[in-house]
Amino acid sequence: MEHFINKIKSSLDLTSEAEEFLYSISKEKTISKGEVLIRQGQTVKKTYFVSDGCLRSFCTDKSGKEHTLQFAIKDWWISDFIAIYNNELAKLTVECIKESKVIEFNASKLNNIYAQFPEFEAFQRKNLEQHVVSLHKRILNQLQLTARERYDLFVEQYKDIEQYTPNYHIASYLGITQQSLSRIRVERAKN
Amino acid sequence: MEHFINKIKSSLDLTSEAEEFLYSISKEKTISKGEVLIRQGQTVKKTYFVSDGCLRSFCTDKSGKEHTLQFAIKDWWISDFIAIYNNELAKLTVECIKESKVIEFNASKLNNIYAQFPEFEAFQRKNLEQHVVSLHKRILNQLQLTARERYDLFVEQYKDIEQYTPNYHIASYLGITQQSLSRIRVERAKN
DNA sequence: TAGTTTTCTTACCATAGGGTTATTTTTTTG
DNA sequence: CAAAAAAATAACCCTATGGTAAGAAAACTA
Repeated sequence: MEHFINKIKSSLDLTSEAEEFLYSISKEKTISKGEVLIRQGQTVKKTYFVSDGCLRSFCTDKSGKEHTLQFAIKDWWISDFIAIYNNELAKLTVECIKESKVIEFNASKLNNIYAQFPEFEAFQRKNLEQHVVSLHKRILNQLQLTARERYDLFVEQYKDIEQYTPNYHIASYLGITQQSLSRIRVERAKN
Repeated sequence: MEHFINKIKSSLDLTSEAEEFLYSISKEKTISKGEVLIRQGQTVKKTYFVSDGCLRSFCTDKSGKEHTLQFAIKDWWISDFIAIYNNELAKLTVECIKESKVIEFNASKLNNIYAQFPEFEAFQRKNLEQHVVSLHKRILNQLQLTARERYDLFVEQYKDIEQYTPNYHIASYLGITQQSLSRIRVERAKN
């Protein structure tokens, strides 16, 4: 939690009231591999900040195939933002990939922070701007890169994530099958 | 311009000072088909609000192929947000698809609006939240839908855009070739 | 450590979509 | 309205990726 508070302090003047408020709407948790924090079809009441470890969000299509929207590592937020921002039921599942430490926030109380502590507005606006940037980049990559190129980029961006994430999760993030990824890895090892 | 101002007034209390500020940093323009508002490689100084018509943003890869990131119709914003939010040179080109009316904003002056008129913070935060939602949905669609399904959705979402947009632009948005889209259209006409 | 389960690889064939080029249709322009 | 340009379709074959299934390797678990 201190790490989280320090991160915030590095971008804004955190009053002790605001700090107290953050504590009052959150809870530190240790999550073990395989635990599900948000389940498709249910109401989304929480947002998570990852202090350590790794989680992922994915949707499951009619045929049962999973499609990974996001991997969240240290210092990232994860939840079903489609559901939260539109007040809908979860279309995504959020699952823990390796033992992780998270800070669990009550999403609707967190949403009140802006009214009570307006200094969080600019902070969040900038976060969202960066989120938009990374999503734009991801879409452009999906449009113009081959599966191989996307995988190369992925490895670069997420470094050691491969060590604890099954390949089929990575494949489902890249938009290919496990078998295709396996082929790509073989090719890649040759060069 | 009045339409734009009214849209803002519907979500926040616009003081006359703020309204004046908006006028002072913007200019209404009529853009004709083919005109380029932002060019890949150049500094991005403007953001555009589309009052009427249609524009698109795209990137051009090494082989010269174009990939459409966004179509902007009435009431949407368009620019190279990757460049603006990260203070980089444009990786995108913004081009006018049919005669359009836009409001051109000086991007850096627009960015000062939050400091001068904090009531715009929450407004913009909500805009960005919705932007994130639509990007999340687009990525999930790209991961789980076939080209045919993505095209069906596109037609539904953009209705009459087909009447004035060449198919190869739509194809480049969907992540397929013009020829594939043509095939899909033939298939679709049969059913 | 043996047994079980999960994950990864391989091989097969199938298919969606790509690349090239030619032809037709539509749109634009003089 | 004719000519030119742009866009759409079609036909060809090609390739990347998918689906299925089986076996190998790795990771758990008792």
